[in-house]
Amino acid sequence: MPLDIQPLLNYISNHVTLSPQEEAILKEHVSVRSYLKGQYVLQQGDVCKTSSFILKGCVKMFYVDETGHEHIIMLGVEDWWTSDIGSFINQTPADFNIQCLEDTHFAQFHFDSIDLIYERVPKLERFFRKVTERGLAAALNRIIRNFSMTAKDRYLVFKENYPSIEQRIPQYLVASYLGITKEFLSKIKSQLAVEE
Amino acid sequence: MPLDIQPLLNYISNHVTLSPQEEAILKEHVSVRSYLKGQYVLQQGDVCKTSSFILKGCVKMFYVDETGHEHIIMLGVEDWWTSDIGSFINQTPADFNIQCLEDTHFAQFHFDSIDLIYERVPKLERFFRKVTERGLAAALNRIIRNFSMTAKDRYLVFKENYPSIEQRIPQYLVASYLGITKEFLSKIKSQLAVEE
DNA sequence: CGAAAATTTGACATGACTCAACTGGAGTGG
DNA sequence: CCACTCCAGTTGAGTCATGTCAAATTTTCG
Repeated sequence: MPLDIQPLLNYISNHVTLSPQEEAILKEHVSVRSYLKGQYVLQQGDVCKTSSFILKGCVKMFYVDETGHEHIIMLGVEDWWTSDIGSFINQTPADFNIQCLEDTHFAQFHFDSIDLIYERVPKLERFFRKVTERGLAAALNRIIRNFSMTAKDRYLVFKENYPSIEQRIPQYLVASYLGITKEFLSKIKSQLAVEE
Repeated sequence: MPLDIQPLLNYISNHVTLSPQEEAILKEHVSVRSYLKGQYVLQQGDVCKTSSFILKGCVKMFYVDETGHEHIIMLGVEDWWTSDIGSFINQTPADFNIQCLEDTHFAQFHFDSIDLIYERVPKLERFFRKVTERGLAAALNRIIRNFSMTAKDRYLVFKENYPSIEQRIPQYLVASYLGITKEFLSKIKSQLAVEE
């Protein structure tokens, strides 16, 4: 019994309404794929071939700099998209890695068939346009937060945006997402505890 | 003699090829508008009604935080798009201001007619999808640079990405774009001068 | 030329990092 | 059920990148 893509269909229906025929075409072109905890969906330097919707599980997208430090760009859980979009659209080597933090199931769109999907189901092109617009708005807000807020405040915002993710992933990943060291996050938390 | 939108048509033709009829529809729905240096295209708190392509001129998009400090999210020159995309797509109050740094001419798409444009010219929906995808990729790269690079290196990258813009805008705006103070940028520059 | 705006410089303050040591669970295997 | 290890998290001392503030200097432009 294969995992079904119902969560993806629900998600799509928030943005566009597909006819049964369109849904059938969609299903032809989406593949469900599972990865184990620790597995890489994408490695820096490889070309990103898929745009992946997370049906179940949790991933990190991160960049490793010249000094070997990891920087988390995105943490993804259920109903999030993950791909190195720059690598995907240009089919150039990826800047980022994507790795599973839990056993994770994806619904994947492949670069080789994505233009065909857009041709056959223009509503899906609309859907991806909207998803990308939201992603861009979120990224700009993140840039602003990094510029205008202290690490402590960014942590508080993070807890609102990702409620309960702290129970799923280790703290040093949260620190990396916030752009700070694990030691400093630890100090922030102990300071917040005192303030209670 | 109104300004014409040829730069926009050229830009669009890099992504999609419009028929003469499609181009005619486009022209019906685009309005050209000019602003003087210093004028606001959008103010924080207002709803962003337009997505604007810069035909000629230069703008800054910025956020003013609670302490009154300006943070520049984007500097736009010819052939760039500018809008508070979050405000535009949801028609909610804008987080950002957009202000002209020179007398500036725009080709503007209005929220009220954008869906109609997408219906009548699906190629333009494709065009905006692609533009947004590129914008998202650029925003993610900026996030990474802010995390992994020192201010000095970000400045060097900036000079590559925006060649010649330093002749058009004051240095304190560059500093704000880089997320540092004008004083610190000044120190970086004098240090770079010594290294020669 | 003169005034306002932009830039530079210096002294000092601070948020955040580094490194190293330590604590405390969660396996694992005997 | 204990001993061992491993990994995440904590804590502290010292350091560095960058910020703040104030004064001096240069540039721009009416």
